[in-house]
Amino acid sequence: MEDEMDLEQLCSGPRNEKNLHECLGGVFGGYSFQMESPFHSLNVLDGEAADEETIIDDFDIKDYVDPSMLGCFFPSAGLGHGRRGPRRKSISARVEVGELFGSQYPRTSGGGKGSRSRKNNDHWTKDEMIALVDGVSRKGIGRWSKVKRVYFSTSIRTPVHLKDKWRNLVRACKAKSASKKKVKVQKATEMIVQRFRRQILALEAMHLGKKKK
DNA sequence: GTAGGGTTACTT
DNA sequence: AAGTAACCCTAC
Repeated sequence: MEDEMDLEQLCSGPRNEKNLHECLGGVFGGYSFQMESPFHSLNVLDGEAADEETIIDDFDIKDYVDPSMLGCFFPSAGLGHGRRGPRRKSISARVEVGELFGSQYPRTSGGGKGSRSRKNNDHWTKDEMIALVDGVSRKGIGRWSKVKRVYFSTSIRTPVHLKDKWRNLVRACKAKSASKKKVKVQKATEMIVQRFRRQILALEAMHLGKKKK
């Protein structure tokens, strides 16, 4: 697929914003669905300007989620599924409920059945992931504390959690273009990957490009 | 504070 | 066995 070629180029190719947008143009050319609006402005990642909030004009995460909800997550103890890894329908009723109501409440397993010594065992909600993508788009990869402060101030998520989740998201995005997986990604992740894959990969590519300099 | 490898727990 | 996902550990 041309899609995969473009993604490869995206992952290894772009070294500056101009090139990146050229790559993105190619990627967009391969699509005729999904997002109406193309992309965050990426100059947020350009040099030290990343310290400042960047206004996103042509694309806004809030098209997808109520702005007042972003960065406002609360743990709800005792609701745990006590599991990690892919979750099956039979044991994930809570996910369905959460999605129905656009839940901002990650499910914890603290004290729940089957939980071990780990404090948090929450699977990320769709909205949390959206907030993460939004935060990283604005603050930049590696500014985990900043993202935490602004977007997850009341959440149980730590900067390390954000970093780990971003890593998982990037991996999921890359896996998406690889051949069929043995294990499917979880539903919420799948949705995020579908919607934000190009954006996540582009941010990652920019980050990698910067690191090499 | 962050990056990246490791561990644990789960599914196919 | 191999894959995903969340969290832990530790060097820098």
